[in-house]
Amino acid sequence: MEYFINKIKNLLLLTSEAEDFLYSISKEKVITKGEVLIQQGDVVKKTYFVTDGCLRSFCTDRSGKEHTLQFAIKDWWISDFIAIYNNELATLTVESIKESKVIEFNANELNNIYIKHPEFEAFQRKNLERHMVSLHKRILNQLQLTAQERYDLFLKQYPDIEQYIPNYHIASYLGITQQSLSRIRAEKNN
Amino acid sequence: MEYFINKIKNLLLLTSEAEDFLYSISKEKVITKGEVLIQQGDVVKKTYFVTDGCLRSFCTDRSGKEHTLQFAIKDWWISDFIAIYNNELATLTVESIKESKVIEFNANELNNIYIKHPEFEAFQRKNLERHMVSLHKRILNQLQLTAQERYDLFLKQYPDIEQYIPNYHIASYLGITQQSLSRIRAEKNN
DNA sequence: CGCGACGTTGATTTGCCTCAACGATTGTGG
DNA sequence: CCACAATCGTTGAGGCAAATCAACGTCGCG
Repeated sequence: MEYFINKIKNLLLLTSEAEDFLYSISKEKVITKGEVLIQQGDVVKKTYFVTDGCLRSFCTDRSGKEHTLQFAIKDWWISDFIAIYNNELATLTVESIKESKVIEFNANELNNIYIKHPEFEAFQRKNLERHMVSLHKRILNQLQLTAQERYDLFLKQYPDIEQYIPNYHIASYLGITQQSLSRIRAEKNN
Repeated sequence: MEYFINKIKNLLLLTSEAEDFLYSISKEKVITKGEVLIQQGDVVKKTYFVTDGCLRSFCTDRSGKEHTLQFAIKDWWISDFIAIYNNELATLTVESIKESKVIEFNANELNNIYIKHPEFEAFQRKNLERHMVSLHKRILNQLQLTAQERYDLFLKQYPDIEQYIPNYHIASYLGITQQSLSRIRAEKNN
């Protein structure tokens, strides 16, 4: 939590009331591998800020295949933002891929922080800008790169993620099957 | 411009200084069909808010194929946000698809508004949240839907866009070729 | 040990791409 | 006002990348 507070303080002046408020709506948690934080179909009450480890959000389609929307490592937020924004039930599941540390926020109360402590806006805007830009890049990559190229880029973006993420999760992020990714990897080792 | 100012005023109290500032960094423009507002390779100095018509942003890959990142209709911002955020040259081109009305903002000065007039933060945060959610949906659709389903959804999202957007632009947004889209359309009319 | 999780490999199918040719429509200049 | 080119959409034939279906190897663990 200190880490999170310091991140904010690097960007703006945080009153002690705002800091207290942040503490009051959050809770540090250590998450074991495989733990599910948000379950598809449930009401989404929480948003998570990752301080260590790695989580992912994914949806499951009719045929049971999983599609990974996001891997969240240190400094990224994760939740089902679609559900929160539209006030719907979760279409995504959020689970941890390895033992992780997160700060759990009550999503509604986090939404109130802007009214109570407007100085917080700048912090979230910068997170949103960063997030938006990474999504734009992802879409462009998906449109113009081959599966092979997307995989190479993925390894650059998440240099040591391979060691603890199963390949089929990477495949589901890249939009290909586990088997295709395996063949791409085999290709490279020749 | 009044339309834009009123949109803001619906969300927050706008001081007359802030309003003056907005006027000082912006310019209303009528854009003819085909006009290019941002050219790939150039420095990105402007951001646009669309009040009427339709623009699109796209990148051109090595083989010359175009890939549409965004269609911007009324109430949406459009620019090369990747370039602005990373302080790079434009990788995108922004052009109008039909005669449109936009408000052109100096991107740097728009960035200063948060310091000079922090009340503006909430407005932009909401735009960013909306934008982020639509990008999340787009990625999920791309991962789990067939080309056919993506096209159906596109028509629902942009009900009358078909009338003035050439099909090959829609195809380049959906991630398929013009010919494939044509076959999908033929399929439906049987 | 035996089971489950994960990755690989092979055979076949399929959705989409590529290349190519051909209408239909629109706009423009002679 | 017509001829012509340009733009856009369609259709066909063939090929390829990735999906599917299926089997099998390996590792770690209860």
